[in-house]
Amino acid sequence: MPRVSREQADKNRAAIEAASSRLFRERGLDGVTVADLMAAAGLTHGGFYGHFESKDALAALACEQAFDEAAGRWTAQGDKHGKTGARTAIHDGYLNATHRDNPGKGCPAVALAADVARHDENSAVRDAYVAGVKQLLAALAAVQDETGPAARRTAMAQLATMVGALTLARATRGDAVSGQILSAAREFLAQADGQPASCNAGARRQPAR
Amino acid sequence: MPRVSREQADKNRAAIEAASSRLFRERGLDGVTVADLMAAAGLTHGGFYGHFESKDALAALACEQAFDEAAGRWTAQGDKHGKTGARTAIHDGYLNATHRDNPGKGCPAVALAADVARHDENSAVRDAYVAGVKQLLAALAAVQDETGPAARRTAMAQLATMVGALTLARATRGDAVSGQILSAAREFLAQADGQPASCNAGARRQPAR
DNA sequence: TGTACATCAGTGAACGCGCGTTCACTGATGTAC
DNA sequence: TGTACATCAGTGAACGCGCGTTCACTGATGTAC
Repeated sequence: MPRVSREQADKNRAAIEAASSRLFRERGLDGVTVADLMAAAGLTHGGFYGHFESKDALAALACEQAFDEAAGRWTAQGDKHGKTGARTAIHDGYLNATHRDNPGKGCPAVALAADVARHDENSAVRDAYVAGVKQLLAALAAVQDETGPAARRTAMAQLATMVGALTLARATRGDAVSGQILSAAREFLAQADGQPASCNAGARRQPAR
Repeated sequence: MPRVSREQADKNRAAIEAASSRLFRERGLDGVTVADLMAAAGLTHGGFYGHFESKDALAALACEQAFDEAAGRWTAQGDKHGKTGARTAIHDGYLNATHRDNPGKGCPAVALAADVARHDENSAVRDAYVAGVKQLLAALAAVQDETGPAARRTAMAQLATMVGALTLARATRGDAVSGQILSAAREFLAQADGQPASCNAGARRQPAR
């Protein structure tokens, strides 16, 4: 029963995009086949190329959309709470078991990092990833107490901690250490949050106790 | 010209292991073929199964060896410098462009995280990975000023920041932000290093400026 | 509004390719006498 | 020490499988009259 209405075709395309956004993050770019994507949208694999130029082109699109969504959520936190409250909300919303266990709806910076790192430098997916990381950094810098380059540096450090903790937690899921890493990172960010250089500036070395 | 001496066969096996340790970290478990591994050791693919039960079994072995080596390096830093100096040496040796650009000789926790996160929970590679992360955490906890659970928590937070920064730096390589992330994480760890809770304990919120 | 026809979204077989693994084979190595 | 033979490390063709992509085809949709 081929040839559906133009309206239905648009819905189908949207369904493929939604499935790819989720599945690429869950299983990685190479862990999902074109047939998987189409089946998730209730279609068969042959029709894929009527909607997208290639699997890679869809991957770039899905990457872009996932980052837009993630960065938008962070920016919304800044509008709802104050800056300080937004930081806590962002850190805690990121560093928990729910996020760890649902990569399909989670941070694309973590889910796609390995795939992108191994792609050639001039790929559309990679461009979308780099642009996406910058979006996340901008959203995170916007809720810092500092401004300008200092805010940007703080945002980078916080994102690094969040990305690393989630990465390690996912790779060690099933072991007690997984949850402990998330907790430790949450605590670390909360502790570092109040005292940027002001508290103990210059004094890098400090004996035990 | 088959059938080499037992001694040469041992060297060949070691060469396959060395190649796998490097190539798996550079390209991921699925990015390397058995033929690639054997060619890197100067052999042809068919002989692989005389040395190893399967590609996955070698991956588990390579993972274990890579973590042993990495954790050993950290422990050696603790013996050479004091604890504080060792922390700086570990952080700075990790968060730089050389490490970013040489994944084959670098931290397996970063290089294999995505592969392991998507493996089924009861796989040998995953077991080796989880054990390896615990080794790294133990080595890092051993050079903290704190002891016991507090040292372990600090080690987790530091490892998270290092892993996240390197992951992001690799995925954004070629863009200016890549190096900036490494710098920001280095600065962040150095700053947090001297002031664990003692400086500003309990005061999580602090208004801008 | 009704009819005839062109369009084209989706189907599923097929193509070419590369993978992990197996296996019959080769011939130097190692051993028994 | 020298010889005959069994062993077995390594070879390369082959197997079965799954992938991304192509393509001839189908029949409901959309359009022209």
